[in-house]
Amino acid sequence: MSERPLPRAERRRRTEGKILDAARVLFAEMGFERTTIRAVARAAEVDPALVMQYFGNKEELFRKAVRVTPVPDAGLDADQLVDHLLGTLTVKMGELPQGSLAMMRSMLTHPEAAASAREVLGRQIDRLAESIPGDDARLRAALMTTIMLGLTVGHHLLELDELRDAPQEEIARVLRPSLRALTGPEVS
Amino acid sequence: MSERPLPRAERRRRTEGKILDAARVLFAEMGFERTTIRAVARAAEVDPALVMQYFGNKEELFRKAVRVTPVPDAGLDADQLVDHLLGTLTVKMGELPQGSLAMMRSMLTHPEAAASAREVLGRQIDRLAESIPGDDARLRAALMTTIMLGLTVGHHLLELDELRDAPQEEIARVLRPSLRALTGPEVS
DNA sequence: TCGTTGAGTCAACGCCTGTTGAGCGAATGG
DNA sequence: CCATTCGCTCAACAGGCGTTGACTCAACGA
Repeated sequence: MSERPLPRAERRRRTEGKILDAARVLFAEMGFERTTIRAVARAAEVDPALVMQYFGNKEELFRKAVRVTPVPDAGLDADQLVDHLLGTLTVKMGELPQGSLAMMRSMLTHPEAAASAREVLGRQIDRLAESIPGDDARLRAALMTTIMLGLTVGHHLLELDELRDAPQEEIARVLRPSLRALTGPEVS
Repeated sequence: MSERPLPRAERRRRTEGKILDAARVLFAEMGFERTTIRAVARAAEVDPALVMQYFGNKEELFRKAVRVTPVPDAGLDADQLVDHLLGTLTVKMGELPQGSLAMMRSMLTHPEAAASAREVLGRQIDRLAESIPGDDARLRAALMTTIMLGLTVGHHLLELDELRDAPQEEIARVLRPSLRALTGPEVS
């Protein structure tokens, strides 16, 4: 029962964190529209008005809550970027960051989330295209990206049984040839 | 200017059609939450109350409007189902039925649309799995399905530049090896 | 010690939503 | 021809939403 007064700055930091955590969870579960400021406040054990005071409006709260982790490293050569994609897959399966989930959950119905998704995916396409030879490098990169997109949507957002039941290593193993087939123009 | 009185049954049929068409377009564009009954009524040039009178409530309007085209034929053998998938792709690119688009637009944020999507995808997985040999047939079928899902999401819902600019035949050509790689256990 | 700051609460506002019930007027059918 | 059906409109309701401003009270700093 140590009721130390707790300095103001620290208190503010913690409250903001609680609100952001609650918002992330709810946005990831319900999407932007179905998530109410009141529900976020309730989950964070805080008054709804305080959420406004901290973030101004719902859009801004969403923006701050879903800050997606930037696309990491670049400049991989040839086919090992398949391993890289499948690597992020392994990471994703375990604990796809809640913020990214929240963003993806709303990307089809919230304009700003859609723009954010396009930007993130576009960056990944750019990065992949650099490592792929041929005229249609961008198309191949885009298809690799949409494959991973579909996998993430099916797995984490729609929670299809077949994907939920399969261990991530097996998914990676079975999917690898499909990605490898896109790393370069094999025939033509 | 033939102002024929127009029989009641016919009149009813047309009005219902106008409302459903408007609803499909708006649901497909904005998703369930952002589409208001009032907006549907305005687009259909009708009173909002009439929409209620015809469909009871918004959920029911959505249900009737997005009636997804049932998964067609079955029992394809071996690898020509890839061609079938890529064939539906060709169809989809041209004029993916507005109802399916509406359903997919809301599948991440509307519970019933999510259930509907799971059902449709599940049926496709079942159907594909029948034509694939091996223990992991279901996983392979699921991955083929998510690949097409990701493509549709990226192309029609997020409208990624790389996919919008590419002619459908080229997408099919480049993607075919990735799907073929999933039609059977080649190595192990 | 005491005025000031600022975190947090409370009650309310205005708006928009889905939804309803009363009513109008034209097509219907006996 | 007339009573009835029924497609359709109008005005309004209740409820939930994001958002606001006044207020409380404990931490702060001089």
